[in-house]
Amino acid sequence: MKYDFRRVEAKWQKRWAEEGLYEVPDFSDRPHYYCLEMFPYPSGKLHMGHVRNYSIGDVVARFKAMNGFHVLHPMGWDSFGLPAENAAIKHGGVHPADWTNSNINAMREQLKQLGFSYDWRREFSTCEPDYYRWTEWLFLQLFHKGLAYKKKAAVNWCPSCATVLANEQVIKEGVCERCKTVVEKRELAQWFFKITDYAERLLKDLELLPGWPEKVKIMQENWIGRSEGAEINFPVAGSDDIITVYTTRPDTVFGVTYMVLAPEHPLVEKLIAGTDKEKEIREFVRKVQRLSEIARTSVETEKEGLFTGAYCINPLSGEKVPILIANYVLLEYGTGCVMGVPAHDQRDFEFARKYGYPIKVVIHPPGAGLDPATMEAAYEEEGIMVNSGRFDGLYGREGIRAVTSYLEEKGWGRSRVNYRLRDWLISRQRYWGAPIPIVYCDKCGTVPVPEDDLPVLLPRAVKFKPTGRSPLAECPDYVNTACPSCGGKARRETDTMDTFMCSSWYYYRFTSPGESSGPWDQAKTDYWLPVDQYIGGVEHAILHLLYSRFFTKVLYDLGLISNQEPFTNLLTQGMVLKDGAKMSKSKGNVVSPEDIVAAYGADTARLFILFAAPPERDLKWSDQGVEGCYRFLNRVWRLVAPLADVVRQAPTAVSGSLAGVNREMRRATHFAIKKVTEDIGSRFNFNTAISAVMELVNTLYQYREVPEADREPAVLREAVETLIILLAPFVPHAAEELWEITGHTGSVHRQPWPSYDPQAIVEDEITVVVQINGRVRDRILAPAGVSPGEMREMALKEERVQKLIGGREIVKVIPVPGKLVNIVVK
RNA sequence: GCGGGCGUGGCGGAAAGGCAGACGCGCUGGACUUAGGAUCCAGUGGGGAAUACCCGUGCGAGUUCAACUCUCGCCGCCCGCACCA
Repeated sequence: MKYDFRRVEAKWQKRWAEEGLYEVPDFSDRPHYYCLEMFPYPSGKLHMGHVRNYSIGDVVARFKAMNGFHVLHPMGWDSFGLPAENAAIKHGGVHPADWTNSNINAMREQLKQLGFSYDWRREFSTCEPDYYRWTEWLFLQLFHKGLAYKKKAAVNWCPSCATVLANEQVIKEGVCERCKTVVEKRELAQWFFKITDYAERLLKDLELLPGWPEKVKIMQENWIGRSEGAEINFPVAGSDDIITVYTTRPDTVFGVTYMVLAPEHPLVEKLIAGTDKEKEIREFVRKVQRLSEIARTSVETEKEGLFTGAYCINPLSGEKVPILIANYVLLEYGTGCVMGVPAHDQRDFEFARKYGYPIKVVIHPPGAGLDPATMEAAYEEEGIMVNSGRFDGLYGREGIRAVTSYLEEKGWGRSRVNYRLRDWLISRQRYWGAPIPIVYCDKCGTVPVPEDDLPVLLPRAVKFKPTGRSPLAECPDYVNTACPSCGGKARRETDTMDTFMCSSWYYYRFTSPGESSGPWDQAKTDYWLPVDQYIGGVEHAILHLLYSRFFTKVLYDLGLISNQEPFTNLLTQGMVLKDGAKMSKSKGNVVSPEDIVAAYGADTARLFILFAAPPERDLKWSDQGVEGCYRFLNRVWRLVAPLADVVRQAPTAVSGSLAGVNREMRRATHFAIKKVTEDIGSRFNFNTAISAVMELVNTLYQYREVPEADREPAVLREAVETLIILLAPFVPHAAEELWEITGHTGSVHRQPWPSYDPQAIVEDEITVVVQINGRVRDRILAPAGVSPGEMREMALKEERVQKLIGGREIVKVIPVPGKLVNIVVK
């Protein structure tokens, strides 16, 4: 009798759906638990990364449910996005909506075949008007709060995707996060969200997230990039202009020997206009701007600067300081200029040496001096202020504070906290996204679409060409509209929203997916949120997770939700590798989940993926490993199926005291409960949980060989039932079938999780290891409750130990209760 | 350069200062069999005839009765950030 996974998996998937086994009521008296995995973009088919992500989530959801929690475990589709539109361009004819929906249908089918415990009634897709209506609505809330604004700025432009990108979507070496094309800068008017207003809270509230991996928190911290310092005003000599510089080292201000502006700095034009430097400087600015973002910001790029001919005045020292421009100064950071302090900044030091600017020492290391002539590197540590007039003698932070308050007193500057974080650019020059609900009227200006007029529907008939202009702009019926304010002729905004906006609030929608009077029912979000366990790839450490945190804080401030953070616990799963590399079409090392499910079944696929590595680590795919898991399931089947009748007829309670093999069997059963419960419940170590179940199976195989007369039926029954229940979160179909054939009615997934009997796992006898000088030399059997003193006695008495010690002097004996005795001899 | 992670048999991985290698894969042998690429049982870090003994968790020091585990210094691989003023 072979385990027929095709029949069994289909049978239970059908029955679960019919019985609504995974449908979750909105409320319950039981403690609630929201288990969520990052919903997928419907790219076509599931890949192994999805299977891993969702298998992990399913174990957690099922385990929590069996432990008495009321578990929300939903699934949906992050369905706006470029690939749909690119497919339309490439294959002609196919509309993004149709392409997307057919992908969703295929992937939903795959998810169902994998047997995940989703409440499918809550499914939604972000490209449906019912959903994006509320994405638009949320945009309006941000707009009304002054958190959405349009401005002209030098923005990241991906020539391949033919759209702008947010800073977070430009990754290492300055390439597009999606297509890895080198990103360019373009001067465009774009919509932004003021995420910078929330920089401090986004940083500080990371402390509220002990359940997040340290790594992710550090990445967010670095991205936000908080620094403390001061702004200092340097008046331009012979003019009313002022150069405001940001520095983290106001204590070095007396050491400034030049000032550098970013080439794009607005003051540059003014400084050079009509001077003999004009031509030379313009040439230089053009040269710098021609450089790509990568070359521009690479450490390797040679630092180049040019004197503008103008000077400014150091307000503290009164010194006249030359103003230059240089390629390494970024307009976007701080105030777009840098004060050059060669003695105390390595970069400035090298720059000054190259161009011959003086090096002026204003900080001395404690107990030592510095000589500019012989210095080989800048002194960047803290130290004692010198050559700094009234501030001489102040040390480190003290000096910084003194200089800053003096500046404030004189009105020459102020203390300032600076962030690396930039505002979130959300407009995209593409079609397949949520429309930005804004109308431009010649008379009334920028007018938000009234909430009652939402959703602004995406028109279906549109030409898709990656021209760099928004496709909606070519669609007169869409563009031309009446001004909501004056009724006159007006034009709609034709850019759409970044899809990260859709995924920044979807986890609220799952609580009330059909809600039509608002984005969600607040009673339900108050009940379920925050998400107790969120699971997904680390590639979203900054992007999605930072945006979602930002949204949550805005929504909280708007009084729309009651939680300050969206995700209490975060699990970032590792990648699925094959042949030492991430699975990818270009590498040709892709294993298709469909093929695995067809050949071995969903349970085997899930079991392998959970068994092969702990969830946070990368997983190395192994066809033989899959084979092994398949064999294990068959081994379980061959064990349990023939015992089904025995189990069925056995008494449910173990009566009387047990001895010998029966006691051993029961111990193995309860030990497995303990191990699996701890491994899933507190560590997410599914691999070791599964190995514990395998050990229980191995013990059962031995127990099966015991003559029937010597076996205790109740012990066998308990062992088999426990085995099935422990398997249920990992291999839900097989467990359900085994549960049924062993005579149970009702789903195994509705069974309470077993607890172990501490008495049952107590050993009668333990093996005590005897070490001599830390090396294992003997093992002795001792009664379970043996005291350290008795252990010591027993070990020393042992003949073999005596012999090995010989005549040597015993220095020390260390008994470790229940484990070992270490005898130290000389 | 800065920050984080990892380094254990032929392979995936166990071991939360206390018997290194659980569990699985692979391999070897046996049983069953017309057959076995199924199944069951046993063995399996290296050296060694050995249940003796020695060696062994990237390398080198240290702490400890005891170190894969803690500390310090290197080496290698991976990830993130990087002219941030």
